[in-house]
This record gives sequence, C-alpha cells and structure tokens, in this order.
Amino acid sequence: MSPRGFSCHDHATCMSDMLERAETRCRDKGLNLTPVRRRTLEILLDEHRALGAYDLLAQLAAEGLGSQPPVAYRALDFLVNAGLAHKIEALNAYVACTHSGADHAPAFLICRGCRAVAEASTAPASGRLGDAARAAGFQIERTVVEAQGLCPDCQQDPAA
Amino acid sequence: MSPRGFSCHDHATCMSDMLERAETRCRDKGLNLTPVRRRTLEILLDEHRALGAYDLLAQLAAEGLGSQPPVAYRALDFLVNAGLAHKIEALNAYVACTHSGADHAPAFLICRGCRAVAEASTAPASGRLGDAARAAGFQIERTVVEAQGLCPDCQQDPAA
DNA sequence: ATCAGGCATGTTATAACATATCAACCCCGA
DNA sequence: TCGGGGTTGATATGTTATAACATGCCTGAT
Repeated sequence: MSPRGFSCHDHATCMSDMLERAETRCRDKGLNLTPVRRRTLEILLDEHRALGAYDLLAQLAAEGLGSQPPVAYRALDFLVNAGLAHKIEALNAYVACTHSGADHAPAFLICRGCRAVAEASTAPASGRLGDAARAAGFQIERTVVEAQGLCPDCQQDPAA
Repeated sequence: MSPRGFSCHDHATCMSDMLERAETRCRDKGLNLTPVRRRTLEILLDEHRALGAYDLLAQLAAEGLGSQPPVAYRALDFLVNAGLAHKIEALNAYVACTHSGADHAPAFLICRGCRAVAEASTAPASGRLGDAARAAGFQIERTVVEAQGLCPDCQQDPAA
C-alpha cells in the first residue's frame, strides 16, 4: 500500500524520475508523449496535488501551449489512458500517477485542506465490494476508491 | 453486503416502504420533508438508477414544482444530508438510498449500460485503504467507493 | 513524387453540472 | 405584532466537459 504524497521527499528527483519512467513507458507502448502532453504531466507532477482541468489550462496558456479547453482535456485524456495520471472523481480534478508501474486499481487519500493526494493500490475484485459484485452477477470494469479527510499537516492547521 | 438494485422486486411496495421510512426518519430528526423534497425522493426511488440534477429538474418542472437549477440542487442537498440519497461522484448524478437505516459508508455498483445502481455497505476504516490511511496519519472523514461495469441484464445486451 | 490515412492540434461553440445572491413568503414563538 | 429561521422564487453566473469541424504534419503505399 505504501502511500505517497504526504511525506517530505526530494521533489526534483521525484519529478525527473517519474518523467523518465513516463517516457520509457510511452516508448514501450508506442505512445506519443508530445510537448503539450509532457508539459501537462510535468505540471501535475510538480504540483503533487489535484488540479482542475482549467487550472492546468491556465498554466498551459501562460506558456503558449494552447488556450482552449479541449487542449487540456485531450492531454488529460491521453495521460489517464496511458496510466500516467488519474482523475479524482470526488473533486473533478486530476493528479499525476505516482505508481509508474503497470496498470493498477488506484485508491486515493485526498486532503480537503490542501488538495494533496496520496495514491495507494487496491485489489480490485477482492474485498467486500468484489463479493457483492459476484453475488449480484455484476462485472466490474473500473473502480473508484477515494477517501477524503485531513492529511497530517492540515490536522495541525488552525484553519482545519 | 447484500446489494440491491439488479434484482426484480415489487417496485410499488419498495417505493412506499422507502418513502414511509423516509418520513419517519425526518420526523424523528426534526427535518422537514416538504413537497419538493418528497417528490424528488419519489422520482429517485421510482427510477431506481442514477439521475442527473437536470433530469430531476425537468421532471419537477413538468409537475410545476420549480424550474430553476437551485430547486433541484436544494432538494438533492437536503436528501443527501438527510441520508436519503447519495451522490454518485463518477457520474455527477444522484440515487435514492436503499439502506434506509442509520448513517453508513455506501459503496456502489454502477451499470454503464442502464445506469442502474446497487448499493452496498463498506466498513469505512477497515480494509487496506484504512491501513494506508493510518500508516500515513491521514484522518478519513468520508469515502467514495464506486465500481463501474455491466449489470447482469446489460451483459446479455447486444449493445454492450 | 504524391497522395491517402492516421494522428495531433487549432478553433468555435455549446452542453452539462453547480452555486452565489437577493427578494419574498410563511410559520411560530417572544 | 414583531422578528427570526427556514423554505422557496428568480436571476445571473461560475465551473467542468464535449461536440464538431478545420488544419497541419508525418509516413508509408503506389
């Protein structure tokens, strides 16, 4: 499970690490990590928290990489399909994937204070939801598992 | 876990049952189940699947119960806060609660074919996500657990 | 060499989801 | 009767997401 996201870390190394993995992954899978897509991923990695599509778009626009909504949504779709980013349904926002390995069923701890997101893995079909699905004859294709609350830092915060 | 929603049942009885429970619950808690709120719940119960706020609004409007978005959102907020309905985050849509008991941490099986929704319960802090949260010092306040896929009926369907 | 096809991007417009704000009303208790 | 809380009415706007169509660019087949 080892979540990531609420702990201090060498951010520069973390980012370059993840980017490199993303490039390898795309090369291996025949995917085209174009400048807009790469830059979108960089922004997500850099923030290390959930960003709305329009937040991203503003950044991209400021850098001359496109200013209309489809630009952001296309880049995000690509990243999500490539497994390099995830959508946080409870926030309508997006985060970079921090488990750069193979396909996985992600689960998230989402801080309502700072929108920081820690990613963990779930066993999709195991557990009680899987039992319920099997009992009902329901075929699971995708799972959304998100816990909202306060991260250690924000628990200290007066604003909390 | 016993999911509900993909099985045949006596719908009329189911509805009147749930409505009665909702009324009892509101009376006990000093909540005011007004006509708009009650009708909104009825529509959700009747459909037995995820409805968008604007779908609901259209129904309400057709019945002369208000035609502007706030009408629907207020009613839905009330029902969600009262525990009589849930929001399906992955669809930005709403369903009637089928576990009319006390507060619970719901989990959903959502059919992408017909938008039918079965509700189950999760143990919020148990399981692997709870482990990860404790390990990270994260304080969970709310969980979103949603599985998307195909219900038994839609698995047969040619359109699937 | 050229042209068809795929893929990425540019551009405009609009759909779909959600909330802020203020006014009016109604009921109940002081 | 006055005032306050809660509900509704109404207008406007904010936020998130996609449809639809045009353009450019590379590449491989002929």
